[in-house]
Amino acid sequence: MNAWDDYRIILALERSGSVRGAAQALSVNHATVSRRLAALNRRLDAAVFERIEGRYRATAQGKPLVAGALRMEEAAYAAEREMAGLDQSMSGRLTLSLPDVVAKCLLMEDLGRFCHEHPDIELVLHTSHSFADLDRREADLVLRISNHPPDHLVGRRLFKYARSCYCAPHYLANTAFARLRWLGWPDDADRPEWVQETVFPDVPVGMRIEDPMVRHAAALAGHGLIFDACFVADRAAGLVRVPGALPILDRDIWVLTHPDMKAAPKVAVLFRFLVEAISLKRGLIEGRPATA
Amino acid sequence: MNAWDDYRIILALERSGSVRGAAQALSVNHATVSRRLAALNRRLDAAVFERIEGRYRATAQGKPLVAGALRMEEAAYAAEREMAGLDQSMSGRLTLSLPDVVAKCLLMEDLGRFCHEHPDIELVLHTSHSFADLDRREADLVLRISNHPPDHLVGRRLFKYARSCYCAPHYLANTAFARLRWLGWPDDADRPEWVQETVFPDVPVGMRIEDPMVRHAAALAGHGLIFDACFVADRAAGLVRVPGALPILDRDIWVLTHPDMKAAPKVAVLFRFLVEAISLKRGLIEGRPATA
DNA sequence: ATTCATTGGTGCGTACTTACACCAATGCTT
DNA sequence: AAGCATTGGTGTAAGTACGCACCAATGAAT
Repeated sequence: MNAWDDYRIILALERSGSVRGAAQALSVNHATVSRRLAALNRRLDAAVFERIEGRYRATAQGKPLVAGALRMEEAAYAAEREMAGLDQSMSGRLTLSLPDVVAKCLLMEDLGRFCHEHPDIELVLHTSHSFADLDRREADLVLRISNHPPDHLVGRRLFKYARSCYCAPHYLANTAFARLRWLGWPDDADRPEWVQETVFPDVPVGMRIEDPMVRHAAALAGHGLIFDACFVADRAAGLVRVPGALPILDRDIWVLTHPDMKAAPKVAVLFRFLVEAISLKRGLIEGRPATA
Repeated sequence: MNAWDDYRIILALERSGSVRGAAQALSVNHATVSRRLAALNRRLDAAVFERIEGRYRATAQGKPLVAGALRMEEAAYAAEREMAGLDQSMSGRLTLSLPDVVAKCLLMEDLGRFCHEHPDIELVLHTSHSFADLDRREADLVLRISNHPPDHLVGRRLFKYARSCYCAPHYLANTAFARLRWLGWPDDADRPEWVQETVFPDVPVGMRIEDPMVRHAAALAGHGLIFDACFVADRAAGLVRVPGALPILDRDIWVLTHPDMKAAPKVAVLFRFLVEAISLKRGLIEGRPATA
């Protein structure tokens, strides 16, 4: 009876190359994968995988099973997507994938209001750093910041968001020009490209911090200049824009969903909500003074 | 973990329209199907099936799942076929589907010899009346008697098999012409088409018997004329060909396999064996006297 | 060379799923 | 209209599969 689930094990083994990795992907114990693979080999009277250089690889006979499992997975994901797209209810789970900074510093109040307006919808925020895969139903909608048009997703490109140069209020006055430093990213060069576009193209990178929030905190503590999103820094107490620094329009803001799910009322209502909420904050996002 | 197996339940429910029918198709208890369907609905937070006029039908939301399950099934069958086609061994299970009469009266000794020559091959004879579906791996090879070319199977058309008119030795001498009767099929008319081609086109059908072996026994018992395969009746003690009755060539004999499995040595060797064994009996099958 | 981490396999107790009942409800046949 | 067959649902006991251990083996890092 558990014949088709074996294909999931085959797929997980092929992808991870180890019994323990496959078990993790399937959220089961590695003993389960080990035993079920053994049972599968016994049932098929042939080895599906062989261990080569410490890695599980499909045998010649196993390869068709892997290919079949891939097609089954595709069919299963498509089926679940299409089913979700036909859901006419305004209740249940609804997942939005978006950059954590956007969630925290730009849309937190709006998302709270959305939950209040739709109390039966269980909104789930997915703020993993990697983009959610809507094909695999990791999310119903994504708010993506990118200059590349999305593969096959549908939705709207809104406008570009702006970044500019910020620092703690007295950092510039208290620091000799030669000791000025940028707060950069771990893989930045001494004078990366983005520095060239700022008002301090000759200041080198000092501390390199991956996490945006930590980089932000470092700037607050007066440890350097930060090139940060205006919607974050302009509203942050304890940071001022460097005099003369203009907002630099960077990547586009996209609100996207999968074509299969566009028609679902739940998805559509959050889509419109996000577009409106973001559009209302266009001035802030593009780094224009709120008084203008 | 048993996520993909639910698609098997969906498919079985869609096809049979009842919980008990689906359970039978899956070889499980109907309570299992009932509970797993309930669990699935709970997990998806939506009904996949609804009962309309006493029959389970997929709901609007369920239809994509059924479509997905169909594609998954197709992928699973294709994967297993391709894997079986790569099997290089000369051992293990090998299934041949063929008409029971052919197995019993024509190839029984040959098939026994095949098993003797290949002791590690577990030959399985599949003599269901309906054609085995090679796509679904119900058999590795089929011996089919038909005038229609096979859909997408590959193999060889050999030659037509012959039928002629037989009866018990003294049936004709002991029966008045007006009381002669054909032994026919249940759905035969009084004077069906096939009677017209015989030497007794004006003799009506008497007893109507579905099973070929039983019809054969009825002829042996002197209950009528029988229009039977020459390879059956010519070798049967107790039946004689009606004087003047010629063999009538009927449908073609095909030996077929699935393209995916043609290359497997096990399949190829049985294929060649069958072609040779049948060809050696061409005279018998075409109803020509053995002395010619 | 030694230590350490990671791998896959196996015994064991538990928890879950299943089959076997029996049940009420519905539809078909007589 | 009444009897019968078939349907889907549920309680219970048995069987199976699972997770948690612990194990030896292998490879990586110091």
